[in-house]
Amino acid sequence: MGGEKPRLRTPTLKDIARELGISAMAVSKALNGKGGVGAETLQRVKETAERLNYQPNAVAKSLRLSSTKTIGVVVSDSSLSFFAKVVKGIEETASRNGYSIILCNTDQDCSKEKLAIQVLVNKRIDGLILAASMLTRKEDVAYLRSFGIPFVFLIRRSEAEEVDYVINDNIGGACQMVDYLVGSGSRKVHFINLNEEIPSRKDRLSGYRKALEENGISYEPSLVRSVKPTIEDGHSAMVELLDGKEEIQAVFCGCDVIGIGVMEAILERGLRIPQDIRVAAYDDIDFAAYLRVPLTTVRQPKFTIGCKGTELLIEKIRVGGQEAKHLVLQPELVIRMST
Amino acid sequence: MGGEKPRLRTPTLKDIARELGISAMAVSKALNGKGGVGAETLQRVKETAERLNYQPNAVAKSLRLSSTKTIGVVVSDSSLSFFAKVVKGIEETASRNGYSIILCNTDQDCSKEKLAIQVLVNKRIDGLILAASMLTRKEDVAYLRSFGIPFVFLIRRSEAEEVDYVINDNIGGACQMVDYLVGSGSRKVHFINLNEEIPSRKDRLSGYRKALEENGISYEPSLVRSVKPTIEDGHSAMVELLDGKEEIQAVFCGCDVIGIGVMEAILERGLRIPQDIRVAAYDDIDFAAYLRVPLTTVRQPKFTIGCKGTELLIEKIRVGGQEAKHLVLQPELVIRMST
DNA sequence: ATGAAAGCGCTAACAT
DNA sequence: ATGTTAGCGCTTTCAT
Repeated sequence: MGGEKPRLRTPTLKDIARELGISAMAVSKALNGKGGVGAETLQRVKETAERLNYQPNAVAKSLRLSSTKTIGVVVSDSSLSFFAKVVKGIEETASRNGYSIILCNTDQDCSKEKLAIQVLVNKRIDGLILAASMLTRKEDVAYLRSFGIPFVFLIRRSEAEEVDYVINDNIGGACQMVDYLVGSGSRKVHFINLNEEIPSRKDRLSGYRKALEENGISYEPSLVRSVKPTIEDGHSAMVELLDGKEEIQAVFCGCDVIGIGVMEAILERGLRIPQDIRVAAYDDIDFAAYLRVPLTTVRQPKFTIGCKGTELLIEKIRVGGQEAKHLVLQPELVIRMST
Repeated sequence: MGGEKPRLRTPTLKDIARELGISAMAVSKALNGKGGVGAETLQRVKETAERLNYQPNAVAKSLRLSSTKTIGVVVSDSSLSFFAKVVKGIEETASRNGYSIILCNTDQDCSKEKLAIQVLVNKRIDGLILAASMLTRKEDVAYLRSFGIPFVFLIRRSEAEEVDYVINDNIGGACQMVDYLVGSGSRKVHFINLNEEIPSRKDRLSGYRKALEENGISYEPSLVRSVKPTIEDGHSAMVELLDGKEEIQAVFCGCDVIGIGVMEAILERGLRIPQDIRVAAYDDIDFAAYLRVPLTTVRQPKFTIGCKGTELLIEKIRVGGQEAKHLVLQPELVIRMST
């Protein structure tokens, strides 16, 4: 596969066997504790393996057993605080169960994602985790299934019903937050939501509307807009809002990153948070408590989503084709100074 | 290797060959564009591969060619903003060069790190990246070498001279910052440094001392302390300082996370930053610009460290045994409101 | 308790 | 241009 530097050959089972004048098979059994090998042989094998610094070749093992004990993890951007936590949960759970993870970034690029999956499939991963995948449509699921490898969606769910996923309750989370905002005095809540690329936006909007409805407030589409989840876009959206003539009481942001931009824009105008405008967001990323104004937000169980998703996948790898499981974890309201 | 669910067999070269009544070898050549195969055959092979959804088995390829096109990445905690950026740089560079990465976390636990490396070696990674490794002593390097796999240190360098690494200039960065603090009016600079677990602390201390010296200020050990790089520890260290009778003009923190805790402690007392106390730190993590007080800090080129380290490793994998390279990247002073 | 044979899927080397 | 042989390192199966 292109290894240009021929390295010193690593000892194999055969080497140990030859050294001891026994068969490779006996060594294999001894080293794997399968039994069927005498106590004395076992002892000698172990000693020799140690002495030669024998390292079992997992590649050969994988080929033989068609299982690599490796999970593919495809994520949009592992360097974002949010996903970094999810990945940590995945890695920890995988490792605890004897699996390694191969990490790939897609940068929200569908063809990059397909390419990554291709590579992973070629490397014969035992299962695949898709965190905030772009392949959520029904036809994408057919594509994913074509590889015959179990997979689980995280954060974003697939449109196809029969697919496993672990997400947080976006409707519930948004609803709780808006309900809190309204209940604590802001009858008028602007919503700077995530943009079209991010499917969760729909559920968060539903939650927003649900909360309004429950509070007998009519939904006003003009209060809602959507932007990319960046500080800059949050900032400029808020600037626009501030430049308009509409009164602004409270702003609910589709994610914390947008919230940061929004707060900056407000503070730049010399307005106060929360006295003049209240700000709330979604995710509870690291440092949300230490921002310009500590941010009220909906905490997604990021690490737990990674853990649960991995457990689910490993179960699928081991047991195989049961029906699809859907885990919807409950987020938690975190009230800080910004409201 | 324990795959319990027998999956449908995936087509192999032989299947394609049988389908076309030719040899597996011909198919291999055709699919790999090695030439030595007729135009018509080539066409038919490609069609059939497509039709059968053939996925080359990289495991078999790896066994045959003893190269996995996979790099092991061992990092203390990939979920920390800082390391997440480094890992992104690694992943991006690796992927661009046709490598995948297996990611392992060590949580600063030496035995966990050794275990991770063991697994990676068994999986026959082509090279190893150690980001903030615990295995920096000379005897550790012997251990690492015993596997016969090229490796590169990132962030932290090894004590052994003949080992490749990519770091930032901790001495220079700290020196610049302290020089700036002194030059802009704070003759007395407290230093809340990183604790013993983190070797970079030494260089940052050297930089601190160097700057003082250059400014004709005598080094006062009582102004220096060290804490774990957490918000809590930064906070309590600062509380102690504030409770003391010593005058405090400026605090230089060993990293941004400590800086966050320090700022919290100062603000809790009703003191102002920077009017009453100036705060500076090291790293420039995400959101450092959006904290309670935008943080003046030394920007480490995190992403670039990942990229350069990976390029270096890949070069070693390809070319092999040249002499060790040491890359010391220049950090950048980022002046914000906290000073 | 131990071993021999076979084969996982692939390709380098050597025929034809 | 194409095919044959052999083997990467391992384990399952079936002998002994």
